[in-house]
Parts: sequence; C-alpha cells; structure tokens
Amino acid sequence: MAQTVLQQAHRFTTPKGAGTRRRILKLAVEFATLNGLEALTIGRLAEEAGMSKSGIFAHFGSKEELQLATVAAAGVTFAERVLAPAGDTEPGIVRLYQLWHGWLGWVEENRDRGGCFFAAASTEFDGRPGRVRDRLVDLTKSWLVLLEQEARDARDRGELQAGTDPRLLAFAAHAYVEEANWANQLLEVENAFTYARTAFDQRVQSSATEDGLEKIANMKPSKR
Amino acid sequence: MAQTVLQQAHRFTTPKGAGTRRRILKLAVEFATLNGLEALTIGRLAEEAGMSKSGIFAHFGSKEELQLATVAAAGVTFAERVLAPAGDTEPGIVRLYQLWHGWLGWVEENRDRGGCFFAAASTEFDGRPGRVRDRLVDLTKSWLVLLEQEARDARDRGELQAGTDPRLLAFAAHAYVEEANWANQLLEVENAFTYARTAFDQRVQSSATEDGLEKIANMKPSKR
DNA sequence: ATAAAATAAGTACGATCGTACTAACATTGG
DNA sequence: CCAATGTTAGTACGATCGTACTTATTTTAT
Repeated sequence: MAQTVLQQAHRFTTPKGAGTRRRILKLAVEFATLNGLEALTIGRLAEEAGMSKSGIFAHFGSKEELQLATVAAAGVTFAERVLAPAGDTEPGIVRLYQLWHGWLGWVEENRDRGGCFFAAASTEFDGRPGRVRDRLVDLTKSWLVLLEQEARDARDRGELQAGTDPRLLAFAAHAYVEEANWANQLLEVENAFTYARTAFDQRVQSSATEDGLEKIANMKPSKR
Repeated sequence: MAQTVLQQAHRFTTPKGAGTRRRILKLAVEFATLNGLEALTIGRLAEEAGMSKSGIFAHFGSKEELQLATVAAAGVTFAERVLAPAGDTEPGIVRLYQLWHGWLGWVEENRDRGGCFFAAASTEFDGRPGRVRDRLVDLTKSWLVLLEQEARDARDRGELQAGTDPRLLAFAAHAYVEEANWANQLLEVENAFTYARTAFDQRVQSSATEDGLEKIANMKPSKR
C-alpha cells in the first residue's frame, strides 16, 4: 500500500525526501549537460547517486517526469544565476548588457562540465514531440523574448538608434552565446568566450546612441 | 566461411552491394538529422530500409562504423551542395558570400527534415570521446577554417577593412547559421533564415571597403 | 550453366533499458 | 516509544539494444 499502481499519494515532502531529490536532480543536470537528457538513464543516475534504481524511480514515477524535473532544476539555476542579479537594474541597454554577460559568464563557468544545459537539451529534443520538448521551448522562448524586450525598451528609451530591430539584435545576441558554447565544447577553442564578448559588444555599440554608449561606459562592477 | 569472425574479407564492392549501402546511408543521414546519431539504431534503420538487422549490420560491422559512415555521407552531400558550386569563384569577399549563402540555403532546404546534420551530431557528440567525435571535429573545424581563410583573403585583397579580424567574422558567420537552424528547429520561427541573412549581410557590409561593397553588389545569379 | 563469391536473412545471447510490485527500513507525530 | 507513514531497496519482466554465428539467397565470373 505504500506505493499504489498510480503512485501519487506522497511526494517526498519530508526533509529527507526533498533533500535527496535535490541531490539527485543536481547530479541529473550535470549528467544531462555532459551526455544528454536521453542518455540520462535511471540506472546510471542511481549509480552516480549511490542508490538503487528503484530508489531513484520512486522519486519521479517515469523517465519523462525525471527529464521534466531535470529541465525545471536547470531552469531554477539559470534564474538564480542570470535573471536574479539583474532584478534591480533599470530596464534598457544596461540590463540587456548585464543579462547577456551574466548568461555568458554562467556558460563559461560550466565550460568543463558540458557548458550550457539548454543548448544540449534543446538541440537533442527539437525533433522529438512531447512534454519535455514543450517545456524546453517554453523556457528558451521566454528567455529570447526577454532579451528582445530589453532591446525594445532600450530603443524606446533612446539608448539604441530608432531603426534598431529588437528581434534581430536578440537573434544575434543569442547566436553569439550558443556559438561560443559550441566552439568551446566541440572544438575546444579557448577564447571562444572572448570572441562572443567582442562580437556582442561591437554589435550593441554599433546600434547604440550617444546616450546608450555613455550608460554602458558607466557600468563597471555589476556588468561583468 | 562467407563471414569470418573478423569480417573484413569483402566490402560490398559489387554494384548491388554499393547501391544498397548508398540507400542505407541516405536513410541514416535523414534519420540521424531528425533523431540524433545515437538514436540511429541498427534495428530502426533496418525497419526503415525494409531489410533485416543482420543485413544492415553486415554492411558496417559495428555501430561506430555505421555512425562514421553516416558522418562521411553527410560530409559528401555538404561538399557537393555547398563547396562545389563555389569552386570556380574568385577567392575573397565574393566567395565568402557565396559559400555562406549556399550553406544557409542548404540548411533551409532541410528545414522540415531536421535541419543541419552537423549541428545535431556535433552537439550530441561534443561530450563523448571517440572516433565519431574526432571526425565531426575535423569536418566542422575545417569548414570554420575555410570561412576564416576566405575572410582573410578578402581583407588582404582590400575588400574588407584592414582592421577586420577574420576569426571574429567567421565566428559570427557560423553563429548566424547555427542560430537560424536552432530557432527554426526548436521554436519553429519561420523567418529565422531571413534574420540570419540580414545579420550576416549587415555584419559583412559594416566591415567591407568601397571595393568590397561594389563586388558584392555585382553578384546576382550565383550568390543566392 | 555452374561453381564461386558476395550479399542478405535467420537465430541466438548477454546487457541494459523502463517500469511494476513487494518488502525492508527510516522518520516523524502522537 | 510506538504506530503510522514516508522513503529506499529488492526482485522480476518484457522490450530492445549491439553483435556473433549459421544458413539461405542472389549476383558475378568462368
């Protein structure tokens, strides 16, 4: 009775249960970043965590739920590491800069641990319909939209030139990070992140107004 | 005796053998582009090709050899579709333009069939050491180096400004294509390819000299 | 045409996958 | 401290994986 056919009775709400669940998901994100979400097998994860297959399985109920929980966990880390620090920054070009550099910094931090979780996962699932893909689409799309909105605000505030296309700027900004991640992971190009920073800074500055340039120049400690 | 323990005797050199091998590899590239090189299972491929597992297996001898052959087949297609048409073009900014637009055109052609094989495969294998990864590294790196070399030639010929960094330009050029592929595959952004073209053209033109701009303007039919 | 050789199918085996179900263990509330 | 409940381990099953080996079927060369 402790575990019925539709195991939905309890959800590991106890301190211990929640703790091991966090520990499992941390390992899951690390593993999936390196080897992919599909290679993230319940057996391997159990081995990694030092517990039994059933012990892991009980926490999620299915592999898809494990994958969804892993995506969610990575999303939380991203929000804490990239979004939160920019919460108090004024909208516009300054926050765009801070968000983008914070993002690249996060990816660079994980350069020896598989790089960007979302780059790996979204490429892996872009051809496989299902809830995992849907969740990845939601997260990455909202992030792209956020970058775009920040660019739009910057333009409306007169920090970027009036003719600037926010979507095109967000497209390029996203492209540079993904390219840096790809070049570093696959080709092991050491200065891939430097290239990305240079490309982004040049791109933004070429579209900025005098006012925008000045605001960028006056941000040192929080920027990057 | 037809098939010893180390099966290296014959290699499907017969017209029939070579034909089915080509047919298998075509299916393999399509499948791997959609679902990944690891999901490309011998059983699934056999089903797809309408033959038995053993029949497929006999052609390659191991899964790794199948994956290597699949990578090679995709490389041949790339060379035919992207590199060959630019073979007679003069080096420099014109050929850079032609190569890049040909590449993006190839990816766009496959937008409903998984997009770019190499984007999917290289991201999947960037964390898995082995011969497949090595082969993917070789191919993608040589392509990136080729773009870079073209940019360097363009600069040395006075078509790009003297201060232009060829590596940085190749970095951005590559990034735009990968981003377009990603946005199209995952987010199903219809005009991702238009964004990529605009971003690339702006990027090149902002670094071009008068002479370079003129040469670009005078290329219509072959360009894209 | 017929022997030889190449190509494909058939069969089998161990490993690992996801997932049930049951039993043991740990934790917590009364 | 003990019963109730949450948490993990144990065990088992069918499916599918890669691969080896044997047999059947074409295709090629004489």
